[in-house]
Formats: sequence, C-alpha cells, structure tokens
Amino acid sequence: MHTVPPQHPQWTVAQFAEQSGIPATTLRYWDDEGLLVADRLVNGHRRYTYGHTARLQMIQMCQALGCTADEIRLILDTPDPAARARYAAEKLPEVLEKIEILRVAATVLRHVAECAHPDAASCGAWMREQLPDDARPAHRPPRRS
Amino acid sequence: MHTVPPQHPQWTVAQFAEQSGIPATTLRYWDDEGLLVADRLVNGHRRYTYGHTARLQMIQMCQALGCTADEIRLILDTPDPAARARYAAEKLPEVLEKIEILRVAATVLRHVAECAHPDAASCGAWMREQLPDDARPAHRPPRRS
DNA sequence: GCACACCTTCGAGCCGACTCGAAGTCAAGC
DNA sequence: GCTTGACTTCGAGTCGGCTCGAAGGTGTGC
Repeated sequence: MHTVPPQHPQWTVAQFAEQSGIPATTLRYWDDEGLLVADRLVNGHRRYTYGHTARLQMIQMCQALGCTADEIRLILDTPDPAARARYAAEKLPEVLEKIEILRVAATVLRHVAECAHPDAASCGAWMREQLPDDARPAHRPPRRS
Repeated sequence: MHTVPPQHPQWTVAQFAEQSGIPATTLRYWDDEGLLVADRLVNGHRRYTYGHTARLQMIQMCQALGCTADEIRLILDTPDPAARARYAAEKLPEVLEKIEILRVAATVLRHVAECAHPDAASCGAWMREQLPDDARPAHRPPRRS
C-alpha cells in the first residue's frame, strides 16, 4: 500500500486546491504565513507535492484541536523534539476534556433530535449532571455585598 | 441535590463574571447580542440568576461544538421544537466526526509526548491510516494538463 | 453632600483567519 | 505577436468575537 507514484507528481495551487478542498486563496495565505510553504518554480509559481499533503493533514488536525497558526508552526516546526513533546503533553489534557464535552454534546443533540423539548433550557437539568467540572460555572456563592 | 437556595439570589454582572469565569465585558456583549440576556433592575443594572447559569452552560457547550452566535441563538431560542430537532439531527454527525478526529489527535499527541520524533512530519505515515476519510485530502490524482 | 465603587451606553479598536480586487508576469496555442 | 488563462504580489476589506476607553448615572458610607 502507498506505493510511491512514478515521477513524483507536483500540482499547481489550483490543482492542489481542488484536490485538497482548501481554497487556493487560503493555500496562498498559508504559504505567506509559513504554515504550508509551497515549492517554487524558477518563475515563482507554487508547486505542491505528496509531502505537502502529509503536512496539510497535520495542519487540519491541529486546527481541529483549536490551535492557532502560531501553535501549528510551533508543533510542526520546532526543531527541538523535547519542546514539542512538552507542548504535546500540555495539550493532551485539553483535548481529552474537549472530547468529553463533545460526547456530552452528542448525547444532548441526540436527545434534542428525538424528544423535541418544548424549550431547549429544559435540558439543562441533566446536562448539569454530565458535564466535566471545569466546563461549567462554579456555582460557589459569590461574596455578597 | 440541587436544593433551591433561599431567596433566589441574583448577581451583578461583576459577581456573575467572577462566578462563571466569563469576563464582565463579554457578558455585556452577550447581553447586547441576545445570547445571554440579563434581567434588569429599574435603574437598568443587569442581574443574573440560576436560570442564567443553565443557559450559560448551553452556550459554552455550543461554543465547544464550534457554533457561531447565530447558531447558538437558533438552537436555544427557536420556538419550534421540530426546527430545533432538525438542526440537532444535522449537527450530530459533524460532532461525531469531530470526536473521531480529536481521538486520533489525542493518539498523535500521546505519541509526540513520549517518542519525540526527529521531525513532526514523520508521524504522517501512520496518521494517514487512522483519520476518517473526509478529514484528509482526497488523494485522487488531479486531471493533469 | 461628597467620595468612591460599580454600574450604564456607545463607538472604536483589535485579532485571527481569511477573502477580494487590481495590476502585472508567464507560457501555450493560433 | 497577440490572446487567453493561470499564475504572481500587495494592499485593503470582511467577519466573528471580543475588548477598551470615555463619559456619565447610581447608591452606600461617612
């Protein structure tokens, strides 16, 4: 599987845009920003190869994680593996919590899709039971005046 | 559990901000935008109650789902339960896919945190195997010129 | 009755991530 | 050699979601 294609094809920005589903304008923007730097022909035209598709996947995944462009560059381009490992270790719990929230959300959506509450707020009671602690208001009484 | 507190306390915007972790400026903005509309005293000052904490949870969950303010208003305020149910049914697959992506991402992060690859792109090979189909470039060869 | 903390509105500014338009370059085909 | 179409850069605009600052109102304590 994944046999190396003959002749290492390369694509123009428009071709790569069509192939990847990312608008050409965005690809150019990412190139300018150093997020996904295209190869260049002598005339300055951009060319994309298989290596770019791999990096593109990483970028899309990082975006799904809610990373900013700066963070994506950090995790993809930091030459020091230890720094990257530290960043990954920091990010992991955030991702796990996000998964937990989304799972609760999926439950809520399934409920709303089937039961059609008279008003959405009435779901609040059981949502409160399921959300992880740090995804909801503290409920400690504020110091009253 | 959740005994109704005596006297139904209400909080000022600053108190509610401290309690919820949302900046007061943002609460005012959400009030203006109709996302989380505060009660008002006769002098115009905002007051928040337990009902607002429930709605706040919904808002935060919707934000975690990547909803825009418009969408949040739609799902929370549409009087027609059927429309809400339709929206929820549409949104559910997106959420499930997002969970899948995040789970792969968590695996990647765990890997990066432990193994510290020489360069991040070298993870690409096995990432390609695990991502759901629509979260990666199509890899169909573009029509060559 | 005055200070002071806290509240109000309103308009402007900021930030990230695009998105668009104008003007110019380049290569292939007729 | 001229058209055509796809490419280039650069600057400006858009959009969502805040965030800030100014100017003024409110209410409690001394």
